[in-house]
Amino acid sequence: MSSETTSEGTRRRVPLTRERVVRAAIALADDGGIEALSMRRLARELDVEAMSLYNHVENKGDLVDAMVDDVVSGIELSSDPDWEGAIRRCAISAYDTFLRHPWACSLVMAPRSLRLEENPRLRYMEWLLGRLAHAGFSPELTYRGYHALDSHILGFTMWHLGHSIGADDITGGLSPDDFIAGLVPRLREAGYPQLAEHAEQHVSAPWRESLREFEFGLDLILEGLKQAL
Amino acid sequence: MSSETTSEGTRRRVPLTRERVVRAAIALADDGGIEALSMRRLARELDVEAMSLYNHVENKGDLVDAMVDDVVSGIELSSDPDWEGAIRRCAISAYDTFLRHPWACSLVMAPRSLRLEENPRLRYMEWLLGRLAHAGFSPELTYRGYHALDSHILGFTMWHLGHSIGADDITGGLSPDDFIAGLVPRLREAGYPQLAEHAEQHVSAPWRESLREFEFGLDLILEGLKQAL
DNA sequence: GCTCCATGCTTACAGCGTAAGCCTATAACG
DNA sequence: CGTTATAGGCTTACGCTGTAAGCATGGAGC
Repeated sequence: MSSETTSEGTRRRVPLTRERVVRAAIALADDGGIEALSMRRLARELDVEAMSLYNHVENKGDLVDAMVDDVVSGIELSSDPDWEGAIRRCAISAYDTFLRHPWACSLVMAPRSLRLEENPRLRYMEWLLGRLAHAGFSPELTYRGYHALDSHILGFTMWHLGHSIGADDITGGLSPDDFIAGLVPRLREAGYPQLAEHAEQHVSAPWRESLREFEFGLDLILEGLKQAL
Repeated sequence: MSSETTSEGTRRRVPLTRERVVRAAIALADDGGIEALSMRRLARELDVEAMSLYNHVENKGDLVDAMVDDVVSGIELSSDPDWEGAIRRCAISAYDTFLRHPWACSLVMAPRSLRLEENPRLRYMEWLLGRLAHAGFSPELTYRGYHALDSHILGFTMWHLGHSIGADDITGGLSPDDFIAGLVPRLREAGYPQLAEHAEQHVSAPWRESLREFEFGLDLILEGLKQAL
């Protein structure tokens, strides 16, 4: 609640700021997905009218850009002299970050506006390219390596997010594991025996299995790069 | 144009069908992106009122599901006895398919509804799992291999789509190459020398370079799987 | 010829992003 | 202090969205 009533009945407002707006928008998107974010809903959350937001944000696109920047700026760009370890840490940090903000990954992959001014996404790209080039990779290998790494980081994360079923409107309130367990017999009788077994394996797989799969692919790329060096 | 005027001034309508609706929707999304698809716009395209579409489609979600099914059903599920070649062909076919329908990839990765009835996405999953299991992989390797392959196919494709700049509203009508070439000096003066060089390499890279990068990652996974077999 | 119903059309509602303009509390300044 | 400028709220309004509800009609089956 952003307003309070004083003894005289007047209101003392917590002033709206760009940062408050962006933070509230991120919170809204974190639980409810990006499609739950509307200017009117966000305004209601901040106890304000929709058009007031436009004093702090150019338009919705600008707001979303700011949200993405805030999330991406949390990705660790280590200065560890060991390039491989630094890149590994960065990749895992990005993976973790996007799992915490599932709406952000697709916006990073497919930005709807090109922004050349200082911003965390460009900083991240520059950092990764710089680490490769400075590690001694040729321009060609730097080019290929960057593509392989960035596509794996964002691609795998996006893939994992797409397959994770956190939304209650799908699971009907059940835990993901219970939900999948209930799916298995239905898949089998629908004529998808392989899929049914696969789903069964998902239930019995240890927690955070997916991080290991992320690292598996990551190390494959890093190993290939090291050999080429 | 779906209506014509006879000599008496009455109209002979080409009857609306689910297939016509879905095909028109795909065409609309193909040029203009999925956000250009609205029921009203689609109706206008078919020379009909928006609500008439609902005689052939339950709601917009149902329409989008049908669009995705149509696209995914075009992916080749080869019965080549050589499992590696078959999977390779399938992966490249999927990559090509999604490049032709850029809006479809993210919908396949992050479906907004769970559909257990017969549908092409499940058929594809079952096929891939079946090919691996039948090739002699253990349940564990089948599980891992499926994840590695599917995440690379969808993840890399999505990543590539996100970075491809076909939209005129970004390039301002320039060809992608000319646009990127114009970007290079701006990146350099904005303090991103590595990015500038990377962009330069993009311009001089041969056409369809990205397919080779897709295959590079794909073969890396297939090679790793073969060794584990 | 009569009935039924599939498939079209019309109207209406709530929600969306945001342009334009108004209102007021505070800051800046003579 | 009074005056004025401005920042940052609020209100109204427009054209867009998906779609619920109900009406109209043309052709099929009896």
